[in-house]
Amino acid sequence: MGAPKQKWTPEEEAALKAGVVKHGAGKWRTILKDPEFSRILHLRSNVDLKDKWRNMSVTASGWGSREKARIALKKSKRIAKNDDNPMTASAVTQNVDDEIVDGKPLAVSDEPLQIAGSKKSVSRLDNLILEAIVKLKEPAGSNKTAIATYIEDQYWPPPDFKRLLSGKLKFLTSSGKLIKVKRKYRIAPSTASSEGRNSEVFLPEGKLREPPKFESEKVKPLTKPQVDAELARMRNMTAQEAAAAAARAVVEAEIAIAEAEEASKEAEAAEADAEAAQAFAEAAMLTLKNRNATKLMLRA
DNA sequence: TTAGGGTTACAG
DNA sequence: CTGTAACCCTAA
Repeated sequence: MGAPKQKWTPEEEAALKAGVVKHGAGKWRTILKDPEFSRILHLRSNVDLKDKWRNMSVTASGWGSREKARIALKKSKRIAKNDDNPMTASAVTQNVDDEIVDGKPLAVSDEPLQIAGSKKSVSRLDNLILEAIVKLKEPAGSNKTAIATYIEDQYWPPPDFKRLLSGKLKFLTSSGKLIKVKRKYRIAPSTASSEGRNSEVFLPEGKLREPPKFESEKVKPLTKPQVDAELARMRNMTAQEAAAAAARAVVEAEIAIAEAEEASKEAEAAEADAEAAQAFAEAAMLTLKNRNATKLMLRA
C-alpha cells in the first residue's frame, strides 16, 4: 500500500465516514463546516474530503488495477446499452425505492434504525425482533416460535439463530424493551408508540432522520479483501440470489453483533467480526439497491 | 463547490 | 519500475 504525503489518520477517516452518513456523500463543504467534524478535519479541504472518499470507495469496492482493467475490457456484456455499473458510494444518498425485485417482493428494511435503545451500538437484531412482533400484530403478544418463524422466512437466518433469539428475548425483557406475559412477548409501552395499526413503522426510506452520533472510539477499518470478493460476485447474481444474499448478510450481522454483546463484555475478536459482518451487510444492501435502481431504469 | 481527470510523492 | 494514496487542475 502506498505511501503518503499528509496521510489520513484513522480519526480523520472515521470523521469523514460519519460525515458522509450524516450529510450525505458529496456535501463536503457541509461536512467540513459541521462542528462535530471540523475539529478533526480542520486541516483538510473539501477537495481533500472528496478525494479521500473516492480513494476509499475505490479500494473498498473495486479490486485493484487488475479488476479495473478487466472491467474496462469486458464492457461488452450480453445486452448492450448497459453501461458499466458504477457502484460508488456517492450513490448512497439518493436511493430509488426498491419495490419489486424480479421475482418475489422481499420485505427488507434497508436501514433499521434503533428505536428505544439509547446505547451507542444496540444490536439491530433487537429491531428485527421488535419488527416481527409489530408486524405479527397479535393482540396478546407473540410467542418465541412465532417471532422466530417470522424472521426465518423473512430473512434467512443461520442455524444457530434460535439460540440467540432466546437469549435476546430474555435480554430485551429484562431490560424493559419487551414485556413478557405468559410466554408471549409484547412491545413495551415506551418503546413503540404504535401498537394497533401502523403497518409501516420501521422503514425510514430515503433520508436518515436520526443521524448517528459520531464515535471516535474504536472505529474499524471495516473492509477486508474477502468482503470485496463476495461483493464482486454478488454483482453477477440474479436479483433473487442477490436479495437473498443481502438479507442473509444482514441477519448474519445481527447475529454476530448479538454474539459480541452477549458472549463477552469486550471480546475483541467477536467485536471485530461483528463489525466486519455489519460492514458487509451494509455494502450488500447497497449493492442490491443499486442493482434494483439500474434495473428499474432499464425497464423504464 | 463539486466531480472527474491528471499529476506527484512514496512504498514495495 | 509499478501501484497506491495524496494532491492539483478545471469544466460545469
